[in-house]
Amino acid sequence: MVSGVTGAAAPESGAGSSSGVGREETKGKGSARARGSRKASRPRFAFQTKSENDVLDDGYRWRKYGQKAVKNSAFPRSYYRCTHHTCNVKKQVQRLAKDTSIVVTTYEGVHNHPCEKLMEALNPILRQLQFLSQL
DNA sequence: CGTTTTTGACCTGCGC
DNA sequence: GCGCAGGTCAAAAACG
Repeated sequence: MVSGVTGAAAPESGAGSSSGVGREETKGKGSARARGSRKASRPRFAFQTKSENDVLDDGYRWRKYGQKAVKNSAFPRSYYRCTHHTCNVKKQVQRLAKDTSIVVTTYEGVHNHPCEKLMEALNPILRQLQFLSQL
């Protein structure tokens, strides 16, 4: 485990670079996207972990649903989501340009299904999470 | 065969 | 009002 829980709630805004928006094929996407009726609070916590592996097994399964590059790091950021349908938890992993060995894992939301393994593993860290939750 | 991963495109929100 | 940035979804392909 990493002995260094650096929690940082960073609602970073701005920055970014070019976004290739070019259309080529006819797909016709964009329908009714229920995005805006979400009033439930969504806690956001960022943790810096020192690992060469992007995704660490927290005891849950994560499915990558996207990758975008950020100007802040010049490196692509990876977006992960919990494979549980009852779990609307999202994870965001970004590598530091200064230290590629350091990965910033940002968790969004809370798990809706029980997981003793994760509970025990994050028991000490969970305490920190709750502390940050009050902030 | 099932699941997962990867790339592209599109939409939404906010800023200026 | 328009532009920019970021975030998400979708389909296909690859791998177990």
